[in-house]
Amino acid sequence: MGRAPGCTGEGLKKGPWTPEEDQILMNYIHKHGLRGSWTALPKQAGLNRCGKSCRLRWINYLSPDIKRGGFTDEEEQMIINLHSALGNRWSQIAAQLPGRTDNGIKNYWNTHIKKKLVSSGIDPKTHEPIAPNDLNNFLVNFSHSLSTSNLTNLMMMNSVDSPALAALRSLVPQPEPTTQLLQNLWQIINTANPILLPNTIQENNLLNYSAYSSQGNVLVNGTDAAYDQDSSIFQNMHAGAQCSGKDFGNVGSGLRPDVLLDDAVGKSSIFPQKEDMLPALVSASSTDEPCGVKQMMNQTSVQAETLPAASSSSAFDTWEKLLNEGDGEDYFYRDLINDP
DNA sequence: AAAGCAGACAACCGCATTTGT
DNA sequence: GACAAATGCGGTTGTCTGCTT
Repeated sequence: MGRAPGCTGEGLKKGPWTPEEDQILMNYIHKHGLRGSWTALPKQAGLNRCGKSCRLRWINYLSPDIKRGGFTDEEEQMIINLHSALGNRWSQIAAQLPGRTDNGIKNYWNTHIKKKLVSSGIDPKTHEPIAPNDLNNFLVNFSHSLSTSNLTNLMMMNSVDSPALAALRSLVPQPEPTTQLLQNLWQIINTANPILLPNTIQENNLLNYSAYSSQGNVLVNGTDAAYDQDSSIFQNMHAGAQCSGKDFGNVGSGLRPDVLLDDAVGKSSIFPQKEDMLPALVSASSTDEPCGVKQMMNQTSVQAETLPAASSSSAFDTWEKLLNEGDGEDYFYRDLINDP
């Protein structure tokens, strides 16, 4: 494909826009709309800028649709959830946040959220815990990750030597599946901050993912028939994390299996298929190789049909076991989850 | 008060994709 | 189908601002 002529024209102005230039651009667009080509716009408007620069200035700054000011907690949580599913597809993320630009979200991600996640022990690329084998870090980060939820109180009420924490400690060094379950729990909690969603936004399918991500409590509803199917999805996600592909970075974790990309319109669309479906919470391998969403979708659909219900021991079975075992009244996990 | 530093964000660059001929 | 132009996107850089020393 041919390359677009860059903003290399002789004498074209670069750098920050002046208020005068902004006014000229706004006046022109108000008068003529956005029907013409951006390439021709600066010449017609009398701006000594390249079309690309004008387009960027309008889209990212001058457009009246742009929402200014800081991001709300709800928006931030949305960005995190969307990023875990879509990776660095800022334009697709921006499409779900009315008034926000891809550039703005990208900047906010790099300057705020990234650091926040890291300080919470979450890898901003994979949305998975960092160094889960480090017990001290784990406990510190675990506690910190709860700071915005009601679970914090529970944690705080337990002294360092409480049976609950002792139970947690005793579990950490154990091999799979318990260690993985801890990672799962951690990740759930990190996406479990309650979100008060505006009604208008709640109607957006994509936000169902956000709300869905916050439903850590579904884990204890062991009677939900969805679990058996989900276990195969869970396994497929693991398998998905091991394959490679350029198309979808970072989708291996936290990805809701019903996320699809609509090629026809080049936008993401999400079709909620089961209310209490669980995402893949921890990738099976340490590989960073991403995997195509559609590939995983195919695997998921095939196996969901072919695998009999409860065909294998799933993460959810283990969860239930974990929650049911232990007779102490202050058993950590049960308290943690049943008393949010 | 001045220099140094870091955070925030606007803007640019280069590549990919889409569209028109 | 081939080519070129236009547009879109994501990564990176530049600049401004406020804070610290």
